[in-house]
Amino acid sequence: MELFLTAHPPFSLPAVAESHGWAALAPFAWDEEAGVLAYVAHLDAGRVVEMCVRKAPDGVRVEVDDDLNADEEAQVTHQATWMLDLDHDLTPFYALAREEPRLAQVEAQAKGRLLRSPTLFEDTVKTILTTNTAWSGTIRMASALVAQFGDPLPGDPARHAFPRPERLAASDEETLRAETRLGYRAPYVLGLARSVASGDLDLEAFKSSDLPAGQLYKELLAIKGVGGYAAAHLLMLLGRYDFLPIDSWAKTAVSREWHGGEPVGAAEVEAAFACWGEWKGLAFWFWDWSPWDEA
DNA sequence: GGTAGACCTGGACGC
DNA sequence: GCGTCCAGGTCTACC
Repeated sequence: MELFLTAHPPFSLPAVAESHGWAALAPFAWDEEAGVLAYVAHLDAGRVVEMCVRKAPDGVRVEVDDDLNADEEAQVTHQATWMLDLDHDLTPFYALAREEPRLAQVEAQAKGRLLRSPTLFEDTVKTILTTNTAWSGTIRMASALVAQFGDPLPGDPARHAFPRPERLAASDEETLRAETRLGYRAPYVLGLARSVASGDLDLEAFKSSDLPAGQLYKELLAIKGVGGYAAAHLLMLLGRYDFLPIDSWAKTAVSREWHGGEPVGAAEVEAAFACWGEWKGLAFWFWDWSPWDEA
């Protein structure tokens, strides 16, 4: 079956899919040439389906590989809307971006939305998998987690959904390390899964929280394995841009842009984007660093 | 509050 | 093919 979902303009499916690396992490698959974003999704009743998202005149067309009842249709609509951030109005950010040459193209290119997973649990696990490793390692670990612990897609059992917290919680550190090569991250992912599965940690409530960004940041930092970079990245996925995800690349980029290549720390990265206030995360993320690529 | 060292893996490199 | 070194954030212990 198929659903048509409208997006707050401007909207570009490729801009969302390529907003950061998430589309390369299982169970996402992004076919750039065909313009199709696929995702193997869990529905509440435990059913696993594949969504294929394509552009449509006012938003997207979502194809699901099977019939859905009314409740499941609502779930797919809700998941796709969240994942693609369809409802987000970025008008205030675009108004500021027009005044900055390095951000002048974001509105025309409909940049600003960040692709996210249906659950904050999945995004938190994936964010932990981005830390202290190369991107190839993140892809490998996410693929292994999905393949080893995710429920299979009925029509194509070689593909799997992202593991549910309960499934990971029932595992143990030794198995996780052996089967997914998470290394020292295994106890972090296991602890997170157990906290969520037991109900001790309601990560999904963060999506609609009215708490100030600073308080949410502190709560994310309380998760073992989530430090300053990861918490800021997760806040960005929650639509809060008050903190910068400062990693080694960010320091290098700011060093080249404003400090003549001299080594800089987190303070210099913060200072470079402080003037963007509540939009600093987006300004940093979509800043046009391309002049340095050509150098 | 700031800092040093450990954590773990895969890739690059030299032999 | 093997061994060594390095990069990448976070945690813990210590000052």
